[in-house]
Amino acid sequence: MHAPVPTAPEAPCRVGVVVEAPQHSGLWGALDYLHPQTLPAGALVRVPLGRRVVTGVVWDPVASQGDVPPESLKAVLETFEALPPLPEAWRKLVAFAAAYYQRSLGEMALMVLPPELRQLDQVQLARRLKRLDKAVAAELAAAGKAAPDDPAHDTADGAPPSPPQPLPELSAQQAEALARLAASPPQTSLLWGSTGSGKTEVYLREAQRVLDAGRQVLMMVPEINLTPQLEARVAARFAGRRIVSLHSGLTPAQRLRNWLMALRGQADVVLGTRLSVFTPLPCPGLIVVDEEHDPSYKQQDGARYSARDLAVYRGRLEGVPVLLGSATPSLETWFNALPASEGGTGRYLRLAMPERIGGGVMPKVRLLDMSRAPKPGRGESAPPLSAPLLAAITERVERGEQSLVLLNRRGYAPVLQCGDCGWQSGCPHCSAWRVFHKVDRTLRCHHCGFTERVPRACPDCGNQDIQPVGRGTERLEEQLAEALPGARVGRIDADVTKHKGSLETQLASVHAGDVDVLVGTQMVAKGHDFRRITLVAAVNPDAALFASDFRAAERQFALLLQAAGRAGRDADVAGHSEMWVQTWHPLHPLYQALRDYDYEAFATRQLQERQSAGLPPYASLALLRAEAKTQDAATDFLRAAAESVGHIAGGVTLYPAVPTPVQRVADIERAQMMLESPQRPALQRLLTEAQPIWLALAQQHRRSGLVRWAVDVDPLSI
DNA sequence: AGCACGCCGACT
DNA sequence: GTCGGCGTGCTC
Repeated sequence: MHAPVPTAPEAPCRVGVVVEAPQHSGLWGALDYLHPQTLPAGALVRVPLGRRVVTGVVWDPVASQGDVPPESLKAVLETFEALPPLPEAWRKLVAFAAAYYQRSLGEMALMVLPPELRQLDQVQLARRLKRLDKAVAAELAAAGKAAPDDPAHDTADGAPPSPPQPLPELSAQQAEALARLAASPPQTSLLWGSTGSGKTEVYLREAQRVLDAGRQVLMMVPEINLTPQLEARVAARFAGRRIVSLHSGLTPAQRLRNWLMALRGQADVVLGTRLSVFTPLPCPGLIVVDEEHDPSYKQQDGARYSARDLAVYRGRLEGVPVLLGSATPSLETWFNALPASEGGTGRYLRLAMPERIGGGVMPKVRLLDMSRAPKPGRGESAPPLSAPLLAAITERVERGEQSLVLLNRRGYAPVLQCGDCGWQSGCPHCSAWRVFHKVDRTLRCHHCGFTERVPRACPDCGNQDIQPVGRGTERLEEQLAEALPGARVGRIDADVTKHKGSLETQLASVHAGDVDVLVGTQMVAKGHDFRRITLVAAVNPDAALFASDFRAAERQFALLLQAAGRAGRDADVAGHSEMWVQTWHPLHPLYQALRDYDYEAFATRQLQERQSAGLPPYASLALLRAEAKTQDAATDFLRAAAESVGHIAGGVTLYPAVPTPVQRVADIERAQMMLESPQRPALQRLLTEAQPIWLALAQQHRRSGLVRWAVDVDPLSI
């Protein structure tokens, strides 16, 4: 081995480039390439990788002398001169996310770039940029013509101030929240405001302040469905500012365009779903995470990152305030917003806005004790809704008001059953029932998608009498239409909205008053503003009380409270708005807290339970998941994995490997092992050290049927 | 992950 | 004789 020769001026430099190479490829960090000149960190390049040419990001402008000899290095093929390098903060965020969520740097970095960008070469990208600049210039010219004495500036030295417009008057609590934000240094704040308390107005005022200072705003919402309505509101407020959205619903070209505008400082506001947390911004000034408790912020496949947690990290990294908004904060956030004197960490500023603006009150909660409802007679099936609830809805229909009935289960019935031999509509590929969908007479597996026509007779015994068991939204819609003659019953769930534009159509007909009773899954509880709804009913919410998932109660409370918030948003109907809960356990603390709209009581109790059970936020969790051809192969790998790190597991508890809640999906068996530690760093250290060990181990177990394995850090459910 | 190479069955 | 099945292995 000879000593490295000092780099002569004409000698090519060695640059470290990260490329898309997944974790299990064994390539963790940057690969070395040669290039005549030094390249700035964050520059995009095209490099050869095996037989392919791929896009990569320069990570080490001057790579350290690695173990690969210079003569076997390949050269960088192309650089993207026209594109500014990705900012340092972006690289730090990606590096943190990769390390924290146990993925390779390359996978993380490339995964969060617009897919289209990875396809283009230098020439194609230059063409896109030129077209984009032309479009932006044309827009500015048009704006300049429209407002001649408001000449357009470059965003870099402060964009034109938004035209003055009458702003909505602030409520006292909004004013106070803003005052406290103004008085504190950039940090993470929890804006804890009930539905209708005007959280969005606080976001907008903060955004205004930041935009006026010539900085950019990143606003996140949990679901694509919610972007259009927020985008409309933001656009209306900030006329003259450029607002772009970033989510997976855009066409590849749109997504690239919007991302480029963000990176080049041409966009003032970026509005997006979880993936937008990685948007490179040259001068960010504010990050908003709306409905921060929403589970959609956690990516559920591939790199399982939490966009909310990364937003908090990013805020600290960039010295930018982060606003987490929710009426029902996640317990993690609540714990961090709770002062140390009350048992929390006091890391976040807590801004409370308990009152609805405009004098709106939350609907009165009525807990309907099902154990006291009359039992159906022999041979009769239970009515779709208990008599008093049905009467309350009928009353609304007669008054021309709307009702919302929540049932968190789509389809007609969750399972079909043969009355004779007991056959049930199981999925042949999964350990789950296939759901009966009456609309198209199919049995569908909601896990693997396997779909068949409903059989005419029992496939086992030929009996003609096969019956739906249980009830989903389709059936509830049908039953309600029967029970409420003359009422117009509509439905919104994932089956209705999978056709593009049908959610909008359905929402519009609700707003127009063409629907009296709306049946829906949780998706209707989120964010949509219904003006004329005066009754919300949860038909079957008890399942969550006894779920094995430790977050089930928290999610259910958030969902019911959010659903309640759909009713009575207009002050003139708020007075007689009601939230009905059909339950067998009216005394359950969850419902008691809901009745009083007492999130704090609910959270306090939940925190106590979490503390005594050693669960988040008092402990850190990770799951090691395995997928294999047989359950034995999956558990064998997990056991071996536990054993292989036994010597370094100090401070971390490894629990026995168990089958996942749905054990088999698409003929693949799945198992998982929980890792827990009261000290997050201890868990992180173990996972990082385990990674290469498990990689080698998985290689061995492939022969015995292991198909895939992955680590899920901070899993939502166990 | 791609995308090779590599060694065994039914087709122009 | 080839097309192609997916097992195994590599990518600076």
